Amino acid sequence: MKNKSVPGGLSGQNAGVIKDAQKLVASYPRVPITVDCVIFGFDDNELKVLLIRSDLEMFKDKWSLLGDFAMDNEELDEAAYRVLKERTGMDDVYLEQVKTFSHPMRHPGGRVLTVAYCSLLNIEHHQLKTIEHELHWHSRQGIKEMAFDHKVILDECYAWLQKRIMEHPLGFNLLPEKFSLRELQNLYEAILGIKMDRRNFRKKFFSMDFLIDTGEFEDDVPHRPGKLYQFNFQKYESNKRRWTGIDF
Amino acid sequence: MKNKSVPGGLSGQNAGVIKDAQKLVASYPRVPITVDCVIFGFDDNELKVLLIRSDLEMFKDKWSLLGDFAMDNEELDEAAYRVLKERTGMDDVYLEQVKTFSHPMRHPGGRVLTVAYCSLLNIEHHQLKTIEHELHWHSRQGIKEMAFDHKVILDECYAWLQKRIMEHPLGFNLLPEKFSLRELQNLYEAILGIKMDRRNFRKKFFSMDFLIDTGEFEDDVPHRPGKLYQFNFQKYESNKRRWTGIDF
DNA sequence: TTTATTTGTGTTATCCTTACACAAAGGTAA
DNA sequence: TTACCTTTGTGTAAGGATAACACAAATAAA
Repeated sequence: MKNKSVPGGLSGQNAGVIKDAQKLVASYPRVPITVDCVIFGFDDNELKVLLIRSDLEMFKDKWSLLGDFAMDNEELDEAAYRVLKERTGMDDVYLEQVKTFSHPMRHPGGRVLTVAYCSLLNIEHHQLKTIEHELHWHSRQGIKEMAFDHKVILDECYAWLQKRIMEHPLGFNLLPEKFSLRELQNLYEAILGIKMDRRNFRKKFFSMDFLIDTGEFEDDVPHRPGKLYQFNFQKYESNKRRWTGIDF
Repeated sequence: MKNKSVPGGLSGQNAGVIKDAQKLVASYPRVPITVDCVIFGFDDNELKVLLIRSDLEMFKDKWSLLGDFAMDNEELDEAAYRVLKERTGMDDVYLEQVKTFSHPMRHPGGRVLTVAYCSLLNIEHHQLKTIEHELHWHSRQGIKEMAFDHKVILDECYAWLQKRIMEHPLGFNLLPEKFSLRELQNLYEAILGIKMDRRNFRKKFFSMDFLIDTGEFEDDVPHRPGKLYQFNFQKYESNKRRWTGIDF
């Protein structure tokens, strides 16, 4: 079962030492690599995901994540940013690697390894070219079947987001620059799937000290308008609270 | 300003549909893939990492993580378990995928993508074959330089462990089956790099309800012996506490 | 038998979380 | 213009978790 049988590898000896790294690497099996981006947006008080129709005929009735293969000498983070840029035109989005999926049968054309990225963007900031591949926002809740193993990937990224949004203020990436506290709470409630107490929610966010009061107010609401805030990313970065306590 | 999401079905054209999935995949660039395991152990009140001497001549003075390339049609989790089994003889260890590293220059022999796995094992359970490649436990704190980008990988896995151990009782995988509360606290203190209050630590762990009192006591300690406990993994799994509250 | 070391235990003060109600602002409809 | 509806903005009290802290009992070693 073992590939290398190198007797005695002690520092003084040369037995089994490999001189030609290129040759070594050339002997490895090679696998096609893709990145798949799970692009979340928030609109109409719902968490949305950006999907396209699959290229493949066998998946022609299914929706698919935005992906592409990694080019030669392209780091995967770069590849993910490239996909985002190509599809949405945006390059200032939040992006993070989530997990690598490697089931040998996950792609019908043979083994393809994919690295899933999660990205968050503000829907209002961009008009999609929806004609190409029928690029559309879908309500996360409504998505049932997808091409490949993309439903599994989506679900893992959603779970990742739920967790991450409680530890870091990622949610702000999904909101417009200026937002009301109600919008912020709606976002949290939509992502976590729970209701929260309005007063305690406010208290919590004000006690962290990175909401900037813009002095402006909501417009076009059929009730008392709320104040608009901005998120102070810098202040958050410098003040990150050290956390203690065991959580299980 | 609202982007509409589409309901379930696909409408529209067939342009650009690909029929031959195999041909599509064959056209992708291919990359050699490895898994690298960061194997943590706990001994002598220190967090240890299992390392070998690199195969490559250019790294002959450096230590390296335990890795191997992924075989054809082998899922990466499998590959990681295989590496563990081959190197330590164990197959009942804790193992989790942490992150994928893809910098094009990370391997001197050309592009190699690696998926890092973190694994935790109880040092006492296994006698290593230390001759082969000078397999040895190293104190995490003492490790400075490593082959490839393995120091970066190690540091990321350590950060991952620090975080994970606060959210899930992974630490128990590093301890012998029966352990004293002092040993448990030493483990936490070593991994987190902090001192904890002994009484509060006890209170915390007793209040979670999954320490089984074995009725046995420590032996061969030059002071009052402590009780020995076992961890009830099943009880933990069924009682996982639902967590609330925003943490940043 | 004395000494040194470590175990095992409880209380209080502080902080954080939760639950909960009412007046003021603005829009809408009569 | 007024009455009504909806949503904003605010404080407090109870309960639970965390953090700080000291002393008696058990054992081995001297």
